[in-house]
Amino acid sequence: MRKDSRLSRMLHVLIHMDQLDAPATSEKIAKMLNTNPVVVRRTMAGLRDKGYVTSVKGHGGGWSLAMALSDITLLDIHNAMGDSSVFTIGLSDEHTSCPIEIAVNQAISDVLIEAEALLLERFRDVTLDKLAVGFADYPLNQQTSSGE
Amino acid sequence: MRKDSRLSRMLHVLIHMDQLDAPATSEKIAKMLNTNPVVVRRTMAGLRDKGYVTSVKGHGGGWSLAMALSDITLLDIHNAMGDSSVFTIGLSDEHTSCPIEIAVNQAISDVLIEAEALLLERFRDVTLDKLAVGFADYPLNQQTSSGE
DNA sequence: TTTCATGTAACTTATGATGTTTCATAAATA
DNA sequence: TATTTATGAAACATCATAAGTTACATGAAA
Ligand code: FES
Ligand code: FES
Repeated sequence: MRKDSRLSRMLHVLIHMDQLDAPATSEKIAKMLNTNPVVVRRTMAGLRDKGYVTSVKGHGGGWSLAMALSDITLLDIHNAMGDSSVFTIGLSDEHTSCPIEIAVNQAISDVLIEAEALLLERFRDVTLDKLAVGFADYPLNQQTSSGE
Repeated sequence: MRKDSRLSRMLHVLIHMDQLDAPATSEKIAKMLNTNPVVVRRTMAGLRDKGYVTSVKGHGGGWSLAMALSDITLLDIHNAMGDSSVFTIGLSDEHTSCPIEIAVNQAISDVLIEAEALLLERFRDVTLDKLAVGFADYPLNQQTSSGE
């Protein structure tokens, strides 16, 4: 089942951005993530809409952090990615009036809801500055010829 | 992100099977799930490998429960589906030596592991007979012309 | 006015689950 | 023994959708 690594990638980007004095362009970020500038814009747009980053057009433009890392949590970024459920597990809906299907789905759903609640609670407890401690001077976009 | 409803579907099937006296054919189950007999065989094969169901070829053959519903848990069936992680969230691996990526992935991973542990624990607490109580006489493969 | 950047829409590609076809194998039945 | 009915398994096709790409408009700085 396909994985969504946007959360991981965006956290990584945001923390590196905190160490820069100039805005990071979509192209620069795209190279860092080994992807495409338009994909970066699409994903960063969600963060901008929530106020975590700002974007500036034109010469010298690009993306900048809009607040301190200590004011942003994993949950904030997770939520900004939109995109509903964190689980690959879904419910059947072939016989929505069958009491067995209903009972089965209810049981699964109960567990998913509880597990997701725990996950979100933990995400809320982690601010991004906690992930950056001790690495203040590590370079953004450390490209290696070996492809790292 | 795509959902995997095999767990829900198989639980539904198993509980209905418990109410039958004869084996259920792949074709019958496929109709119930609005899918293809080969898909059913593929999924049921995982359950057979773990000993929860048996399959019999030829005339009068098909699939049967190999043990009581009270001896099977949601976790058992979940595990029999194989297929690793329950989360749509993945980790980045573009810069595996970057301490920030490492710290980010570690933080996410810690949370996922804890949430998954809770989920598996809850799945282990639910035996299938608990989901069937009170519905003993509900018919398998209740086909409706309206498509239900 | 040229260059550099984001914004956005439309389109293409890649991936993986799901579905399908086909044939081999095995068991009951006539 | 021949026929019917079932699973087993491999090979292939389809579908959904996330990711990637192209193209062009917009806006800001030099
Ligand atoms: S990106 Fe964190 S270092 Fe290359
Ligand atoms: S299947 Fe549970 S009833 Fe049609």
